[in-house]
Amino acid sequence: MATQEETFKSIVSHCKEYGFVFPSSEIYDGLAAVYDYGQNGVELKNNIKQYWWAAMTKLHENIVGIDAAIFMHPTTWKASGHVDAFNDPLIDNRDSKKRYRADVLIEDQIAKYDEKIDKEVQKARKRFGESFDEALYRQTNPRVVEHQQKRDALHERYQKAMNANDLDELKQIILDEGIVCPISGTRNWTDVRQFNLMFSTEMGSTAEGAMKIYLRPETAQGIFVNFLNVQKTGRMKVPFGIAQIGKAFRNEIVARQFVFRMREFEQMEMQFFVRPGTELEWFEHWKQFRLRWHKALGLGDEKYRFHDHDKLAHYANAATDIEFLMPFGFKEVEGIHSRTNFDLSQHAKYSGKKIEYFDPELNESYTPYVIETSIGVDRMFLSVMCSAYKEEQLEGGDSRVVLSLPPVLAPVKACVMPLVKKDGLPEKAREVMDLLRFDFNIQYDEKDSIGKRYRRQDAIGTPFCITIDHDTLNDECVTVRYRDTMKQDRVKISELHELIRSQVDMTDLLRKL
RNA sequence: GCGGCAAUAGCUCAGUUGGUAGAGCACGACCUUGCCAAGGUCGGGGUCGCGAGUUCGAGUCUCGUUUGCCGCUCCA
Repeated sequence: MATQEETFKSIVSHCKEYGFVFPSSEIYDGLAAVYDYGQNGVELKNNIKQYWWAAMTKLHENIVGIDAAIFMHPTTWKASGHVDAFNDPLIDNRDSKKRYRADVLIEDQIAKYDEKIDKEVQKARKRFGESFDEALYRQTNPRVVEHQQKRDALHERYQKAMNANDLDELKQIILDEGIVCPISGTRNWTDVRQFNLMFSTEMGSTAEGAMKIYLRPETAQGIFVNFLNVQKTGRMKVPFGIAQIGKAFRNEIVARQFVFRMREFEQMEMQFFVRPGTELEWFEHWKQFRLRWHKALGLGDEKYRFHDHDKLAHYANAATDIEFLMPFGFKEVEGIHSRTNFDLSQHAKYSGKKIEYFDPELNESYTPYVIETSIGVDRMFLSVMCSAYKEEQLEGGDSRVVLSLPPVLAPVKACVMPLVKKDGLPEKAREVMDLLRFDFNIQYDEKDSIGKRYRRQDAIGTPFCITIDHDTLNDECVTVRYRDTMKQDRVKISELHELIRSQVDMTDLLRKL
């Protein structure tokens, strides 16, 4: 039995071998954590996106889409908090090989002084009982005062260093305070280095006139800055949503696990604007809807779970992940966040524009609260591939690799093949193909034995194989062979279109939502 | 970014104490067979990740570098 790790490796090689995912710029040895989608991968990915877009916009008359640019005005990222939050000063301990955020180490040290002070205060309270005057004690006790002075001095020095972005000073603070690595217990530290998770580039062709701009680290801000545009031109009434699919970029320190964590990735995001005070109801609503969307694909209900966040981001008042069971454990595929009015307020503040909504029912203006659903297309792709990939043992000692993709997502819907490439069968096969090719993605294959051709289609997840034999020329019937069961049916050519449509059309899936 | 391991044909791998690359599968053409991957004949394809060094000579030794994998660190 293959281990999960081996299975995952097999999936990665399968993706490459069958044209789903290639390493980027492979002829130049590749580019770390960047991947290209191949001829089959792009079809699968497009189908995923189509399913999402239809479920969000077609099914909801109060959700519309946009497609914002990747480049945005630099102030966007100051307002959103990314310029600050995406910059981490990191330091390594040479002995334990552990990496820490330098600011966190120092903040922990500050907290330690507080702990010492609290301890002294508690001891004193025990000693003096009822008559204990804590405020006075804090001001006068020499030990407490000393701790407080050290604490305040450290805090001030730390703030100054952080504001000036003085990395050498941060290291010096760590050395001066004698901060040790919790693992190794040593003070053998590297220099502090700045890691910026946002990619930057220059806009403007001359060096002097160039402006530093960022590649967006999330698509959400393109929606927030367009809030008024869409609301006014679309005559949208709260509650309403704006959906977007697009690329985002993060300079991850470590990007790994294939397409799970990439430096360039694609997001499908929907920001839903609601009345303040109703956001938690809507949060719950979207949690349930988004989980239904995933489960409707039939990859297996037991492979999903919610993971509620204990520690919330600076903008959120509730957050959960939808996790999927990958070969390497339950992993986040989608995030659902209650972002409060943080983003719209910040953009109002930084732009100086009023970003509010006049609610005719309440007869008042407010800044809407936001529920965000944000799903990684590439992660979704990976979860589909991982659940579809199967190595099957067949009767007679044979084995096959089959991708049991949901038919609506399969890159190729059917393959038409003449049993032999003579006696007019190829010509008949082309005729059958022409009946289907305008509505479905169809392949044609006449090379090698029929069994081999079936296996090739299994490997890319084609749900139907249609074989033209000598009888077809007389009875206008073909053999339909099903991917998952390998069973065969004799079907009239005139009924093929409806047979395929009934399995690969998205309508039924959408109705279930 | 740190540490460990690895890098030979599209894929999986072989290559003996250093003497100028092989196999199977895959791929192409033709013949044959014809409903679940393995018939025959012929053929295309690699300078051994890249760069230096040692040597008369390096896929094989040394150093550097790149990329990948695993572990750590980070992850709205």
